[in-house]
Order: sequence, then C-alpha cells, then structure tokens
Amino acid sequence: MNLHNDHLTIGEFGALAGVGVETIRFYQRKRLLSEPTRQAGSIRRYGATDVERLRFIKSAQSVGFSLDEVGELLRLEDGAQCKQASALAEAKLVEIRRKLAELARMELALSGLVKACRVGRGKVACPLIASFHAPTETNCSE
Amino acid sequence: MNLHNDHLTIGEFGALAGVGVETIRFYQRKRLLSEPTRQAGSIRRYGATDVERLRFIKSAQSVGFSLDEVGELLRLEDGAQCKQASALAEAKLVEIRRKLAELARMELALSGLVKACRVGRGKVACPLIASFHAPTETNCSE
DNA sequence: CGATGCTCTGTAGTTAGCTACGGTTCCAGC
DNA sequence: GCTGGAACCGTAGCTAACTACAGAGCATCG
Ligand SMILES: [Zn+2]
Ligand SMILES: [Zn+2]
Ligand SMILES: [Zn+2]
Ligand SMILES: [Zn+2]
Repeated sequence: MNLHNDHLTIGEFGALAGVGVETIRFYQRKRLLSEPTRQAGSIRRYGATDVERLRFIKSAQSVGFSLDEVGELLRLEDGAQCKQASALAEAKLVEIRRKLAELARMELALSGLVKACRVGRGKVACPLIASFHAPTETNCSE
Repeated sequence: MNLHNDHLTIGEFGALAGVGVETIRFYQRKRLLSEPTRQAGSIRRYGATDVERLRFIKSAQSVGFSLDEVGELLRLEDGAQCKQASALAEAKLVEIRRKLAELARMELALSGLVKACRVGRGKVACPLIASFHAPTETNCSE
C-alpha cells in the first residue's frame, strides 16, 4: 500500500489524521471535507491536500471552535481575511473565558463544600448535602 | 391564588423555583421529582417540600452535578452519608479541574493567536489561519 | 354557562459531534 | 477466480437537558 503521497483510501486517510472512517464521512456530510470524484465504479482516493484540510479542522477544533465555526474559518482559508478570522477568534475567546469563569465558580464552591465535609466529619449532618438543602447561597453571585 | 404554602399548581411551582413547567415534568420522568397524587379527576398540587426538593436539584446542578448525579445525591438526602456524598463531590472536582485545564490550554493558545494577528496586521498571511495550516503545534502538549 | 387559559399525557424534536448498522459493491491477495 | 476485508450508502442511535406540540380535560372569571 502506498501511504506516501496520494491515492489513499478513506481508511488510510483517517488513520493518517487520527480519526475514524465514520468521522470523515460525517465531515463530508457537513461539507467540511469534499468527496473526491471516484473513477468509473471505483473507490474514492485521498491525497495530501485532504490530509492537510483535515488537520486544519482538528487544529481549529482543538482551540474550541465548533464544526460550524471551523466551516467559516475554512472559507477564509486563503489567509487574506485576517480581520474576519481574528473577529471569530476573539468571540471564541470571550466564550472560553466565560466558561472558565463559570467552572472556576464551581470549583471554588465545590472545593469549599468538600473541605467542610472533611472538617465536619463526625458531626450530625453532611455540610455538602445541607448546603443543597439551604436557600441558595453557593450558586447565587448577584 | 394561594402562593403562600401549599396546593400550588405546576405553573406556580415552576415559577417559584424559576423553571418552566416542561422542566418539572421532565424531572418527574427522570424520577428526580415525584408526581403528587391527584384527587379524583382533578389537578396535581405542589407544596413546600416539592419546592425545597427542586431547589436542591438546582443547587447541586449549579456546582456541576449532572441530573443522574443529582439523583444519587437525593438518595443521600438524609445527610447521614457524608462519605458517599463527599466521594461524589471529589470525583466531580477532579472532572471540573480537568475541564478547567483544558479550557486554560485553549485560552492560552487562542489568545496567543489573536495577539499574533494584531501584531502581524499588514503582513501577507493571517497567523491564526496559518497556524491551523501548519503541522500541529498549539494543540499538542505531549 | 361559556370563554379562556392552564393542566395532563404521550410522543417527538432540538443541539453537537459523532458512532453504529445493514446491505451492497469493490479490491487485493492467494 | 475466489474470498475476506474495505468502502459505500442511507439511515438510525447515542448523550444531556431540555423544549415543543397535539389533543384532551379541568379551572377560573364573568
Ligand atoms: Zn489573523
Ligand atoms: Zn431536601
Ligand atoms: Zn459531607
Ligand atoms: Zn489549508
């Protein structure tokens, strides 16, 4: 089998980029990857540009972009639209920071409760459970 | 209408806890809330203990527990099982911290890319797009 | 008593990102 | 040329937490 540049089967293609066959087909349905035309009752073959495109997708996805957003970024693929691209990225940053703050809030509340449990071990009630019984406190920051 | 202690309709109940009617019915199907027996071809009525239980659910949910996990916590409602409860909470903390680290990684990578865009404005290509073209760097920490 | 609006019930749809399956066609090795 | 494993194709299922809807019954106001 020739793995070295072109005419990869879908399986080889996926293996090369670390995704399953079904994922590739799913991305094709979402129009993130194109389906190469197949020659006269044959099988589709993939090449280096497909691999690069899939790597682009996975790379953008790894910094938090959704597949729909990756689609938008792919339309800016030529690199000439820095403004649009960084606008997308800045919006994503805002979203990520919001999620970070939310998780930090949870971490703070929950670690406090766990600590209370350790300290209060032996007392009648579990402070953790008790805090959920009590009128809202940990989850109300306004 | 009597909002002051008992015989609330499902709508009043939901409003009091800040959730919609459909959410209550959904929680009932998930067995997180019980359905009060209804008197002879009438409507269900809800009271203070239902409100408190729903608040428990929302409170636990707000620190990151899934509804299934909230179900487990509800089974420890009497507060006598501090050990089980805090084990659940510690596992959740680990999960939250993993998500925090992942988001922090994204934030770092993405803010770097946005900064590169600002600096490189005017150059030929968008560094953000270019980084997704390039062989994996931002998303590979091993 | 009638109109309006809430409740009840079951079922189905939503979002995101896959994942699986069943039946067919294709291809590579022996 | 045959056989076992891919690829192809359409469709359906998965998770989580709702959300929506249709068609019925019930409640409240006037
Ligand atoms: Zn840029
Ligand atoms: Zn309680
Ligand atoms: Zn405890
Ligand atoms: Zn590219």
